[in-house]
Amino acid sequence: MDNWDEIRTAFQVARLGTVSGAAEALGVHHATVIRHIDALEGRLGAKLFQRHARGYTATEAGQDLLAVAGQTDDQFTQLASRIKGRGDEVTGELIVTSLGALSPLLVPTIADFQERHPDLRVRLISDARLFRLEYGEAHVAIRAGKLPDQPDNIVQPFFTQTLKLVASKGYVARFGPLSGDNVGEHRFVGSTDETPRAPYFRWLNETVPTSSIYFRASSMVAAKEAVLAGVGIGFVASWDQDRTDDLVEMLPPLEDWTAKIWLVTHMDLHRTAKVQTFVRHLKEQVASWPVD
Amino acid sequence: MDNWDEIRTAFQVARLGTVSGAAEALGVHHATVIRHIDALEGRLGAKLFQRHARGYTATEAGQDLLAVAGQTDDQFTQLASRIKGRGDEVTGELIVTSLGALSPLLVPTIADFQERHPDLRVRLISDARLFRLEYGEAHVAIRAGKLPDQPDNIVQPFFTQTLKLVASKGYVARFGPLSGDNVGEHRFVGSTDETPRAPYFRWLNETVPTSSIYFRASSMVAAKEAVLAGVGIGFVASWDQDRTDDLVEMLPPLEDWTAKIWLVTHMDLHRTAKVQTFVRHLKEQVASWPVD
DNA sequence: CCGCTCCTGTTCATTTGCGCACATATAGCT
DNA sequence: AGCTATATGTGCGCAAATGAACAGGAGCGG
Repeated sequence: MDNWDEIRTAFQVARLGTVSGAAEALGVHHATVIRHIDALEGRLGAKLFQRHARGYTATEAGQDLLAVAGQTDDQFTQLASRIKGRGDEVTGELIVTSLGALSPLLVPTIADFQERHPDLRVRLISDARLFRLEYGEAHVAIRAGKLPDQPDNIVQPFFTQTLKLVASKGYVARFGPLSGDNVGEHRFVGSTDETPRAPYFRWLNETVPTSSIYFRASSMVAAKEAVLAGVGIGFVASWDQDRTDDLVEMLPPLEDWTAKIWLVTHMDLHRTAKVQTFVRHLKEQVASWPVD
Repeated sequence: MDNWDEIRTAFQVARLGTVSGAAEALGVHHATVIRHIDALEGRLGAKLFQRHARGYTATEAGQDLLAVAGQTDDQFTQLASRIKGRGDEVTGELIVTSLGALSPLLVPTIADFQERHPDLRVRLISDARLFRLEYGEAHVAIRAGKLPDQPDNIVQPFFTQTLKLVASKGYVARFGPLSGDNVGEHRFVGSTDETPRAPYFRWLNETVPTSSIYFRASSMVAAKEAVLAGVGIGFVASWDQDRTDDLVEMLPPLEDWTAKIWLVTHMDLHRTAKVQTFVRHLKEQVASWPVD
């Protein structure tokens, strides 16, 4: 049953009883209506209408079509209103992908947003692999570092994160403070990545001998836990250090140790109310975050 | 929401995930698919798909459309099979319009036919007004007299009915037999129609003075009842006279007193199995009817 | 009985929409 | 890193679908 437009034409004819009426309702010429009916009947191999000079009356098959296509018409109309209306309201699902390390900051903010929009279901994805906005895998992404110049992505600065080189009090009591000339006597927590993209990890690789890196973690959360456990000296975000009094700063921060965090949305979804509202909420809330 | 074909195209894209796949499934060029999607999205004012080099992934709106159009596709497929199958089977409704006087002959035959086709619902219409086959008001019509030459109607001879001029035994006992010269002393049962089309009623009008027609009925059934009640001399079908022994023939039948009964079907419905089977059944059964 | 109106149906000119070919991009494989 | 298969996207020529005009029929009212 291909050509749904012909079904729609036949539906109007069955509903209104005349070709002319259907043509007017459809906004086409009545010759087109006749052609549609003829084609549809020919393909079905059955008469849908009895033709007479006062109009078309539906046969049993035509009445069957009238019932079925009537439902279809209703459902399509409702579908159209749903789709048109959906752009203006904050409902359905909101998929956010972010760095796992930012979850402590992000989750309360999202919870607050969800409080204001009760019909919204949220999915927060923090995964090693990069979720791609252009595949529709997420509505909003929070990314760090140098952004790829995807033309379809809209990138805006979110905040700047300063990392500090810290260690636990227990570590300091055991190994002493860090200075420029006793690097070799200390233990460090680094990244599993051989060639990390983060500038502070590159600084670590260049400054500290490989043999001094005693613990390598693939995520910042695990690395922080290692530092807290006294395994060695590692990088922790400044806002994260503030949350505990067990971490002491080992070196004054360098210029390279700042990480720009970006808010990324896809072009197609950026203008929707759901994404717009959420992005605005994030930017408002970031002012109250303990960053910078 | 006009243009259902574009919805169908979008449905296939949402289902298969790629424009190329949808194009193949629809049997059109993939450029056409792209144009349909663009047009539909433009009219809706919302994105249905996220476009990327590996295909199209449906947005929430696209997934909504997928669900709705999926149901539609199923229902249209079922509709098509119903319509295609309906032509080959004897089900649904069969509408027969006939002269009321023939009901005693017709009803048992129809009941027998219905016995063989249990899924068939029958509607037998006997009305004063003419039901028109070209308006789809009936599948089969049983008519008498000279048929109008409707080009869309298929007319075939059914049987020939001979009418007899009869009276009840009670009438004969009271008024005596009818001969050529005592017409004025008798009472007759005629038609309410001033200018009847039936030749036997025209004969009555020409032969018998108006003052001798003591009872006029609009239907043959009522006229027969009047004759049975002894009101006067009237016309009754020969097969109907045979069903009672109270009616005696008052004059030998004339040539004009035969009425041809026709079987009429509409061109569009004549070839369908339902009509064909019923017409064949009627012609078979008429052999066993007490006519001729 | 005649004219009026509303309907179907057909023919012809027009245009919209289609298919084709080619350009381009990406993921996966060797 | 390059190669291939498989996507999307776009300009162009053409055919099929459309719209305009006209003919024909049926019902309705004066």
